[in-house]
Amino acid sequence: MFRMTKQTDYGIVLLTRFASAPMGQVHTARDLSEETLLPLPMVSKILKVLGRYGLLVSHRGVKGGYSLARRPEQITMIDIVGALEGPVAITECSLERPGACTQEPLCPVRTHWQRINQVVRDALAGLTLAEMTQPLPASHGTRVMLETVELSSAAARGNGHGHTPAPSSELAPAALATLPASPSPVALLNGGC
Amino acid sequence: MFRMTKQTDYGIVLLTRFASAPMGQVHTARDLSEETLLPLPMVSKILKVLGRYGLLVSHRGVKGGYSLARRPEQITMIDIVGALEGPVAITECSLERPGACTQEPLCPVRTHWQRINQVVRDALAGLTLAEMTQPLPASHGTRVMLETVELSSAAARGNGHGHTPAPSSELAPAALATLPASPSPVALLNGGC
DNA sequence: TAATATCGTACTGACGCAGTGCTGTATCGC
DNA sequence: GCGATACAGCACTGCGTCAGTACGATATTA
Repeated sequence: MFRMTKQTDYGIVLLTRFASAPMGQVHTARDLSEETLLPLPMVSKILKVLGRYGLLVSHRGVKGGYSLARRPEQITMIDIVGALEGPVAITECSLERPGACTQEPLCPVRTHWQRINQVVRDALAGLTLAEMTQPLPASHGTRVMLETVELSSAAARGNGHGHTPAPSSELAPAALATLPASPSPVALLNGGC
Repeated sequence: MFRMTKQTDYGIVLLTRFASAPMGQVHTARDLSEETLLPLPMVSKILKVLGRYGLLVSHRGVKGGYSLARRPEQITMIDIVGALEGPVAITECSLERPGACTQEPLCPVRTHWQRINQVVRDALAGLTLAEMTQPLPASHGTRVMLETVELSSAAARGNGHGHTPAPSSELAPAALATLPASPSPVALLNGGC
């Protein structure tokens, strides 16, 4: 578990489209919808949120659209996740709100959750949108350091999907035809695959 | 976000009760319910799951109950989370199931999610039930290493709760009276505080 | 045999997510 | 100014999962 929402997943994929294009280029919701095969209302909804949170700047009217507010190197996963699903908090009591919990100083588990929380935050904060546009290289910019990264156990076993499988945006239109009949035009997968 | 379920939260609190008692001691669902102020059906339900996953051993009949299957040092958070809410997977495609996603080798974001996933897993795997019973000391057993742990930003701001605030199990009955009227007898907070 | 306590499963209400639709408003080009 | 375009904001609808409850069956002890 600890699943992120599809909205966030989609949002990241959409943002990688921006990051892959020349800086400052304007994309309309419609264009992005066609490129990624995501439903237009959903794309529109997500872009609005990202605009409201300052990750995108919107341009209204004819020839309008959205463009990145910052360079892809300056946008991290925690910015995106924070915009689309709120602050990262594994438990209620790792949130920032001053507590109604009167037992704070005595609760033994709370400090541990905050630590776990911080690990997740740091991992997300150490991954930029620019890095997200290309597969993981041997060296990367992540600030979180693991003793050994055992990607093998996770990577070798592949993945799976709860809903309509579909191609990554890079090769969406061509590959779609090879997939089983889709009950909906939804195109992207959780994880962006 | 990335919130764990209340069931998991409760489960961890319940298990800390086991870990705080002498090894091998049998606890009934009823006793644990009274100690933690959690509703009995909920406690019972959670203990069943933990038993099914081999974290607890059950003893039926009169003088029955549950006891820890392993020493608290040998039970990690990932065992508990895995039992109560399935494998840790931020995105669908970081799951272990062989993929319906035909674009796996070409998807640029997938490897990054797997890395984040691994960070979370390692953080959870590095925290034992034994450690969970006492507040975070200066040094700990976590295998995940951060360059700097900035607990201050999270810890200094306290916490908050989405539902009925209640005391930690250690001082539950006495402190409960000082809290605002509760719409339900639910006692524990997300995060166990 | 009765009491106790777990086991398994089914059920219900509430809530959040996924996705859609509509009205309003700003901008551009004619 | 006017119409077309595209974003802004909001409300709404299924649907699935979570939180919590209930009950009959089974195993154990005295």
